[in-house]
Amino acid sequence: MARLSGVSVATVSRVLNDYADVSDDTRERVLKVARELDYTPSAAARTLVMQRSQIVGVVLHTGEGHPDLQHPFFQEVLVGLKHEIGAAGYDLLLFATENPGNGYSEHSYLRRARHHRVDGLVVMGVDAADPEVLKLTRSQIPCMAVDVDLVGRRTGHVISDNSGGARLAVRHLHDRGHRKIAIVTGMLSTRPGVDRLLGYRAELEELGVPYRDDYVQEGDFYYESGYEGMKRLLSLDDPPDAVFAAGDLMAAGALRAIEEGGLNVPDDIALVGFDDIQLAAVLQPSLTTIRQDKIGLGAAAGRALLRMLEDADAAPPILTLPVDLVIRESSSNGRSSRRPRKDRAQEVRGA
Amino acid sequence: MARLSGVSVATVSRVLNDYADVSDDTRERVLKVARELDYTPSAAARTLVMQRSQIVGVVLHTGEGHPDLQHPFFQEVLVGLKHEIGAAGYDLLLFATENPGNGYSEHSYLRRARHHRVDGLVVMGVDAADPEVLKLTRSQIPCMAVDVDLVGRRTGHVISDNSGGARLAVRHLHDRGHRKIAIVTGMLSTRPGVDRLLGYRAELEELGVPYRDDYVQEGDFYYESGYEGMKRLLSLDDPPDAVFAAGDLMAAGALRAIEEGGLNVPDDIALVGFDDIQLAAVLQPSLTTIRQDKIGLGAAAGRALLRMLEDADAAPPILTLPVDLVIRESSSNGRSSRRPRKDRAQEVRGA
DNA sequence: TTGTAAGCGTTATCAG
DNA sequence: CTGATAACGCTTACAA
Repeated sequence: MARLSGVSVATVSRVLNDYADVSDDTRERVLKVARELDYTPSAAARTLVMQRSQIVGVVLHTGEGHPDLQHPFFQEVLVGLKHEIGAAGYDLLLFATENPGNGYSEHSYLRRARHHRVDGLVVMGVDAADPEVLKLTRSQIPCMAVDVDLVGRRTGHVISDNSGGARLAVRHLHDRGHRKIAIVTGMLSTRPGVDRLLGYRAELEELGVPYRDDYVQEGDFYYESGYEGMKRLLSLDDPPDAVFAAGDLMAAGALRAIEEGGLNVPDDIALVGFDDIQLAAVLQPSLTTIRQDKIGLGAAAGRALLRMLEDADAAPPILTLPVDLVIRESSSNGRSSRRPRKDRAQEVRGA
Repeated sequence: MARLSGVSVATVSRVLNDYADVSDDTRERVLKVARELDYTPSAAARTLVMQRSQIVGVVLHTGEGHPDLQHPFFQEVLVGLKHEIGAAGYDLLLFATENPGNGYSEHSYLRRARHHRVDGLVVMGVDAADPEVLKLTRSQIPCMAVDVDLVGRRTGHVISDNSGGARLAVRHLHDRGHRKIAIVTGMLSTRPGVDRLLGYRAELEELGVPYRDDYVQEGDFYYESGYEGMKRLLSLDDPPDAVFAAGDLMAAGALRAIEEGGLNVPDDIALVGFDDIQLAAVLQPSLTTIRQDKIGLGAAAGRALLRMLEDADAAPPILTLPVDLVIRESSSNGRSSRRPRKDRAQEVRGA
């Protein structure tokens, strides 16, 4: 150990922790040896005595069914989070094992958190109704959820302005002259799913456009459900001339359904998505969508958590991040359409 | 502590670690109390005494320039890794902080690893030439790289069969009757970038198709470079009738360039990508591509690492995972094209 | 079968 | 300014 360099362990500790009461002389000496040995203190020992780990736990439920981590969303959230808390000297622990410590009992986020003595927690992709999640929100551990509306004495959350975004989308379509505006919703068991539907309804009402039950198709945020939902919309007696898909993946599915039906986007049916995943810009026609600031969500969660860590009395915040309307080709009334898609559509139908 | 339940700390330890020499009676008693207290042993204390942490470190370079984590690739690798090592009772530590312990000196992956006493390391998105990475491969810590060809006494890597995949792509285009096959390469500073180019050349040679310098456009794996590269190819006196883009994102860019040029995919120019990211299936026309088993890469890295952890003499493996050709619309000679794209293209050109 | 005690690498308290 | 020394919560000989 570095303490084999002339001084006591206590002094080494003092030097490495930048305490004032060390002579410049010894300080230099210790630092020199430390550098030569490429020495680093043991996080474990420190955690043990300090009762804090400088580690933030991350719960990222990766279910088998719809592997949530596969959703392009969380990746970016993680980047923002990592950047923010990394700058403050924290590392991220991604809970992976199902039986932390020794598996003498069932899976438990809370127990895992205590096992590693994480200072705080960020959770995403979990089901708000999961009893294990509830145990977490009732615990003492500072906790920030992303995209799930968890609350508790020490837990808050960050979420995008989903209903506001939906309203933006609907208003945009209305501005473009559309009046028959349908929606393919996300999973209605999730907060974003519900809020986007609510925003859709609220904006229709404000615009004085009558709400129609048959214009609401329930999806699950994934491609296939967008495709199916759109098929159903197309088979209506009075199909819509605009569709708000509550997720870009579903919008992509809807797009395919529309084109398979021999119709054209945006000329026959305008389309707006939600999220602005990479896909949106690259699709043809490129997708008008509501951009979520995914990195911002992660960063906000990180900042909020840091604040709670340094001030035990800080109230856990509930943050809503603004979203932006990103106008691309799928809603642009042929204005920026580079090719005469309308002609093609007519021709196809005539064939 | 659970030890306030009648027995000594040693006995508690014995019970929780499933030692044989404990009477059924006391074992029951201890377990009962542990469950009641929702007790979990301290990872820090254990790490300290055992000199192992049951933690695998993850180095995921998230540069500012091209935020690599943003590449849809690593997310899935992480899922595979997490699943594999989680099942073996390990958790993942995502290195985030730039100054672990106390920042008395520069950033160093190795030091961070020792700081947390991680049992092994998985690295991705790093530059193989980075001196810090070299320090890692020269160290004693078991290490598996993903998609970078690192080697060392205790470090190996997992990588897809990039050259084989490129050959598959070229052969497929050749089978379809194409002879003027161009390539937009990835970054030639990376192993996958180079190998895909090498595979392209090797297969051309084997097929007896002469290699042409002007059919090689250097890209960087991202959309824009695919677009630019394709523009250059289109401006050639004798443009290609097929293009292998060494990444799906670049293929998407190429697709846009082709359609902007009034040409049609696949009828005028066939297109094959690489990676099979989510985008590929959703693009219109959907993209023929070489599928990498991203989850498999993560899982293989995890398994290999676990083996190295349990057997200190195990040689660090160098694994090459097979890839698949996924045939979709972008190379299908109109066969499965759902719409008369050819007509449209002609019409546009005539306009 | 169980308890006692040493030691893992730190920080913090208290003398000197 | 610096050095002993007692925790921190565990595992593991060694005793009993």
